[in-house]
Amino acid sequence: MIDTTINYLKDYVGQEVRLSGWLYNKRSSGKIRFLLVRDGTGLVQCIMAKGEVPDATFELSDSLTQESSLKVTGTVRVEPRSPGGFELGLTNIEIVQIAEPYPITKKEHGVDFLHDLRHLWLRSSRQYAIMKIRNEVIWAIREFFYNRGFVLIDSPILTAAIGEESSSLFETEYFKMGKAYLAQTGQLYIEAACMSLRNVFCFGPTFRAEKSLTRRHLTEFWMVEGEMAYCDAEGSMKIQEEMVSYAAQAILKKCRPELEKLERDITKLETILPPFPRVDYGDAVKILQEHGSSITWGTDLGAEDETILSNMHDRPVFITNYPKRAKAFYMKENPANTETVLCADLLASEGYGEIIGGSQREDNYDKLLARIREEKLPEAAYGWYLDLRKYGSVPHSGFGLGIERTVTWLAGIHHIREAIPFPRMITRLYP
RNA sequence: UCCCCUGUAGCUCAGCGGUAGAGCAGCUGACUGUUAAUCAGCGGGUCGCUGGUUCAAUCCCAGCCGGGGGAGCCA
Repeated sequence: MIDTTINYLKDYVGQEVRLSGWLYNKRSSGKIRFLLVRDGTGLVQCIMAKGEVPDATFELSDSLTQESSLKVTGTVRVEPRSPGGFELGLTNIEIVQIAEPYPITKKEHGVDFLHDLRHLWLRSSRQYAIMKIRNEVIWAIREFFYNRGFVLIDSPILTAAIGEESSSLFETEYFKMGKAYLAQTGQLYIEAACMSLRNVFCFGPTFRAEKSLTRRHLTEFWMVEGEMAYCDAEGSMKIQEEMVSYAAQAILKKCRPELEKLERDITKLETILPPFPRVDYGDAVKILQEHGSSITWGTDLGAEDETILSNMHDRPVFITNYPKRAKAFYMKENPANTETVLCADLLASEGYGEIIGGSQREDNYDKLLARIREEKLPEAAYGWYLDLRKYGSVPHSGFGLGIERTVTWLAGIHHIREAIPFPRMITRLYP
């Protein structure tokens, strides 16, 4: 008896093996039973005809409900009519547990219902495919950084009031020290670390209490941030385009079945290769106005603006050098145009919107302090951050990539909530 | 914070001022190659909540609660 898993069936054609898994679906036709079994590595059709197995075994199959856990023994054979190309001619069934009637059926369901059952929804083949793609995207990015000598720096989740915008912080009591806030970014911390280790990154959950109820927002999402000492804005963009391309090519190589399951247009992924086009913000505004957008110089791009620019290219596009007043205090002023900053947002292709925000950081003490005061930020909380500009300040740049937005785009799915195992949104805290 | 849509069987939905309907799922049966199998039969309901109009409200009106989509903002 060989115990194995579905992904290894190709090595056992003609042999008898035992699989352990769950019943995904069941069909019958007179004296024949088809059991569709999943085991976490794939899906296989198992078949049994009355008279070819003991009657007791045959009747056992009729007691199985959807998602019942079981072990099946049988002979592996090549069968094009079976999903995956192999099927198991059953000789025995061992029941682990008969499942209660399963709420998620083979028919359509609404999003509210599926969200309430997210713990079970994850078992469906579509969610399975998305989670596999997410996994490969994350590993590809970690591998990319590791191969280039970047050092992983884990930034704190609990912070004092520091980050982007005070209106969207989650707060909690912190002993006798007042309020603590869930991190919105690890950027300021890895800026400190890059002065020690040169090229660093952090990867962890971040929290935004924004009341954004759209298919592109989560209140808890995972972000990868890179920070590089002695690196300018252009150097940072080079790293970003290579990283994003590396992730796209990795899932092309490793997730073909999953992309097919999701009916992803593969040709749209194959063109994701460096270099990505760079469009200056000022030029973008002109282009958008020619296309009928009401955008004026000085404001951020709207969702429709992003789609227009994105659709003009077959790969992601950088929008560079935004107006200073539309961006965060820590971005370095552009010496060529002091109304703008040295920053770049990366818009994913196919209208999927922004996936990276990045910039060269302000490395001049006086200018940074002036910006903190201009924005009326709590100066005391930024004392240590200002220190970095006192002790061997150097030009440095960094960026943050939203994992779920990237997965949504690469997997070609519609809603960000499917790109994370247990989404946290304004209306979702359970399961 | 703003705009729009929505709430009826376990699920997806239809419906109407006169006490409720389909498909799927479930259960029972038929069928030896099914692919969301098919076919026949059966059971299944506080029509989101509260109030109002009315002889009569699931239906019309108001408020509340829940859900979805979009905008803004961001990753």
